[in-house]
Amino acid sequence: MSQDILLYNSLTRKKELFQPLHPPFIGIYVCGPTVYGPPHLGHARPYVVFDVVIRYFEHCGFKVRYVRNITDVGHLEGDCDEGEDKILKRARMEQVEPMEVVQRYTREFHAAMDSLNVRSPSIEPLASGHIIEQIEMIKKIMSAGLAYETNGSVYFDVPGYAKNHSYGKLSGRVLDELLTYTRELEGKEEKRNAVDFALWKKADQRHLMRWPSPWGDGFPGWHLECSVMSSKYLGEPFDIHGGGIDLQFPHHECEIAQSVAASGKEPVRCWMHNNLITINGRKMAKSLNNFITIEQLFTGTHPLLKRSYSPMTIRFFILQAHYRSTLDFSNEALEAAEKGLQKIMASVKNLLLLKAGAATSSDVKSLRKKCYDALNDDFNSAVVIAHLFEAARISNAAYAGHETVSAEDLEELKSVMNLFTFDILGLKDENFAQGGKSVEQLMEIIITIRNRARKNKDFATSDAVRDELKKINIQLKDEKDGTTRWEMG
RNA sequence: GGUCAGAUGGCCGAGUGGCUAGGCAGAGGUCUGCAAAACCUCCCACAGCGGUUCGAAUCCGCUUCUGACCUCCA
Repeated sequence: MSQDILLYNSLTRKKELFQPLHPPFIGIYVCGPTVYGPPHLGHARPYVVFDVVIRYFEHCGFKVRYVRNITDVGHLEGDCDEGEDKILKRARMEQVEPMEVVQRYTREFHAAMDSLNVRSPSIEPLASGHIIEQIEMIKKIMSAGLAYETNGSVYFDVPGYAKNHSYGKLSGRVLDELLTYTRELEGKEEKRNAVDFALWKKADQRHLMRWPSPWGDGFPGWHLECSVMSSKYLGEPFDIHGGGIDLQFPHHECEIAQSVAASGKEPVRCWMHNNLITINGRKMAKSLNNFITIEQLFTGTHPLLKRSYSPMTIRFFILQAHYRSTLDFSNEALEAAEKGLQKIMASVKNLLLLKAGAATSSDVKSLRKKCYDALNDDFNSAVVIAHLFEAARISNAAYAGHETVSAEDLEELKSVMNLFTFDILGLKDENFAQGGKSVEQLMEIIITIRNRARKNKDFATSDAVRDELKKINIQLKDEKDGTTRWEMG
């Protein structure tokens, strides 16, 4: 199933035909979370987006190696010597070991990803497990003459690198402007230039997360782990590097510089950056303290939440926007997503009950191609969903008797719905999952009794049954033919 | 201050030169004992001002506003 996929490359600022370096294999690296706090809505976006990217690549027949790291070494809070390791800070706050913080939030992150139906990456490397490789990379950069040591810390020489290479090409920075406007921070005396960045930081005596190195005890710099782990598992260069747009500078720019300095090779063919989730017009971020955790969304326990929202509502909400647009959080938007998702799920069930007619009265045949076209155009999941709504409309209209669908087209409709809704967009029917066999049998009994009451015009009883069930999230639907269907949710 | 993105109907959100995006909300109708759901119909927007063009939400210029990045961040 080969497709011509256009991908927007941040490096060239245009859409390019995606061609893997070594077909049918694809190597993709996505920046993972720093595990120093509970995962929030902002984290959900890149991982949901890239989950769909990978599902689609695999559907198209590619063999994907997907690497997504866990940052667990703790980077400095500020760009200065007095900066405190953020994992360490959290650990002190909670009176626990740093490793405990790391493991707890890693587990929370995994649980959140599972609930959102985000599949695990092929490899999930830890920064702390690659200290030796990071030290080796620093040595290479030093022998290339592009890093220097000061007081047990090692810094990357950005102006030196920029003499022969383009520093800023990914993010559109101009070095001279950076040199003029980069904020002056305390502790800069160790650096030759404000734009230089740390490859290795000396650990002071209180610092618990520390490793021995040729320059003394310390810990690796902020950008190094991604360069090291991506090249280790995917080679150099590899196909796609993804992450949030807020990482484009300086993080990804520095990754390029490090790799080029160490190996002389351009590390990445295509850079993909997802845009951010905003709340009241501002980006949702830990640093702005305006985030809603994924757990809070599921339970509705946050002052800004009117109620709880299910995991698939969150996933659908994210996929209803194109990944390069900002996506604004609001209760109204989430409620709309929930309704829309329910509509699609209900139509999938209708499809199973639908009887084929002689001919098809709507355009079913073009749906599949339209969905492929949308995905091939830089993963436009929003447009795919619009087409799924059209499929839902046809399905429901046929169920209501307003349209007919031939046997062949009915199979096509089912196939398209299943493929794009479940396999590629990775949505799940949450309601269906809740009812077991015995629940179905119980419902059958309840419905039979209620219908007996309705037959006797005992509507007080029949309505009471329906209302009570509604309270525990079970919806009864009386059909024209006298049967009653039920749904959870 | 610099760089880069945006500004789409009540809300969310696609769309880069001509053809209905879509969803949610709202109005009317069909169906129903009543509901819910569903279906049908309606609501036809593109920040402002110029320009290019037979034709612009879409291209160009200016203005206003917003955001991201320039410090950790998905």
